[in-house]
Amino acid sequence: MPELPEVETTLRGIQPYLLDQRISRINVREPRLRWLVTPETVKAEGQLVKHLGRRGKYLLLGLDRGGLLIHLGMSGSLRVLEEFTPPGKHDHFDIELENHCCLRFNDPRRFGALLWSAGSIELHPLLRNLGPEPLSVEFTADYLFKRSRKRRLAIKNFIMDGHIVVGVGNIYASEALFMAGIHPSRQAGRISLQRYAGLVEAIRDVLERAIRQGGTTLRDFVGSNGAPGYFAQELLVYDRAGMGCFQCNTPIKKKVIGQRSSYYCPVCQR
DNA sequence: CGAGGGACCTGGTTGC
DNA sequence: TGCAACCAGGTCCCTC
Repeated sequence: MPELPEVETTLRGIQPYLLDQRISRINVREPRLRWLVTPETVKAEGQLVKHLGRRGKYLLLGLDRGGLLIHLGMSGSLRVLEEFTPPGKHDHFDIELENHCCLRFNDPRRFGALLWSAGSIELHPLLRNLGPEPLSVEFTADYLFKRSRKRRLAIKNFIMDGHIVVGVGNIYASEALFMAGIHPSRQAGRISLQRYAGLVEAIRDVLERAIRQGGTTLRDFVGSNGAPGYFAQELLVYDRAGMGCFQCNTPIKKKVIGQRSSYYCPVCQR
């Protein structure tokens, strides 16, 4: 579920309940996530949440001293509970606040993460070598063009590499490449500056639209209903194998690239 | 250095 | 109906 738009929507949803609130307790029921949740995490208890942010698909909680980093992995989600609710299956940890709200993390596949950082959370080693945010001014055609020279890997793998640009997941990689008319298997180093300009625009556009959508379908982070889904997307190629291309009606193809399913129109994308 | 593949997990769907 | 195989929105890390 969580691609960048969903993480951004999660951030906006939980922010009002956490900002400037004090953490009373962190209750870890299942520490075996992507990385073991260490006992050090209790150091966050008693601290004020001074800042919330996002870097790629990582959620950042800046505290008085140190901070917490949360990743939703493939199947994670967060929601805010305003009153006591018994934990269900895969509810791996709670961040309880003095305002009696509780941020609850659910993740069936346990690819998510909760990491403590003694220093400033923005300086966490996992964030150090990440590429620019796709919605920032640093993400330009020039940048992609320069980074891609001599690179022979498929463009789809290139834009999904977080060291190149963060937050472009499997769904939106397919979507953006369709919008830009670029075949997902094309070598990154064999794409012109001009075509990269179209790709940058497509990535921005699809992510911005999805954030707007996420804002409507993921609005409710509070309450017992929880578990928001975001399926109201209008996807142009993703998961549409065999169905007609919206531009030329040719059947959409599915191909595994870099061990991930990729969808494209063999006519519109070159 | 770049490229490729395995690893970490559970659960839903598909096919025999 | 039962069960195995396969697939799923991420990304780190090891090997070649």
